[in-house]
Amino acid sequence: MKNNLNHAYCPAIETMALIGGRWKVIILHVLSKQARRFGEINVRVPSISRKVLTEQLRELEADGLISRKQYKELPPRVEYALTEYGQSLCPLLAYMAAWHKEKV
Amino acid sequence: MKNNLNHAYCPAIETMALIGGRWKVIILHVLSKQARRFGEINVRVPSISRKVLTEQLRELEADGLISRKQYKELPPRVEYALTEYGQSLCPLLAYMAAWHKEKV
DNA sequence: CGGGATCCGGTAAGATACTG
DNA sequence: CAGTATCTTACCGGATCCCG
Repeated sequence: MKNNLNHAYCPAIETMALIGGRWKVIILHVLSKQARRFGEINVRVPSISRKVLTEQLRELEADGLISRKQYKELPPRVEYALTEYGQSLCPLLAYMAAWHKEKV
Repeated sequence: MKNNLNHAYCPAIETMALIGGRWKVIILHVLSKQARRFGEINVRVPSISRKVLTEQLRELEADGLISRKQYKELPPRVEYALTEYGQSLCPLLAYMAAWHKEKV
């Protein structure tokens, strides 16, 4: 997400760039409880395709919010977990949840 | 009671549904300072087209976050402002901004 | 099992012209 | 000034097949 906000610089948009993806908040929510394998995330995020899940996970990893640990086994096993950086987002997600709960 | 094992309900995504639009956070940020006319918002969000700005404003209005006040003048004048509901989002936006600032 | 590669359709977004 | 209308383009996401 590019933002050449010469007139109105909005720092919150930087955060949105990290978590604004279509599925990212719910993925982070799933991983906030515990580390999960690819298939486990797939099951817990309804109606997301494997392709899109892969893309979102890659982006989250590139942004340093989650880590990917691959075990050289057969069948393959991959575990995703929040990094410390990603964990620091949890209060923000809780804030968002609380805001919605209070206001609706 | 629904069995939650197979999908994770994440209340934060309800909030994301309101502010997750491509330009919504910036628009809210602009309006958080003061009420603005259409053209003023357009100038402060440089790379947005009038069409898309219109769409985003309509959605924000439909969600009750902003109000639209039209003056029957020539030339026409329309002012957008945060509703009380929209203003209640400001601490969340500040939180998001603070998180990014601290973590980068 | 956890992807990658490819194709394909729907839709969001951009460009432009027009209007009350 | 504050939008519409229309067309075009870009991108997202789904479906399918394949691989280590």
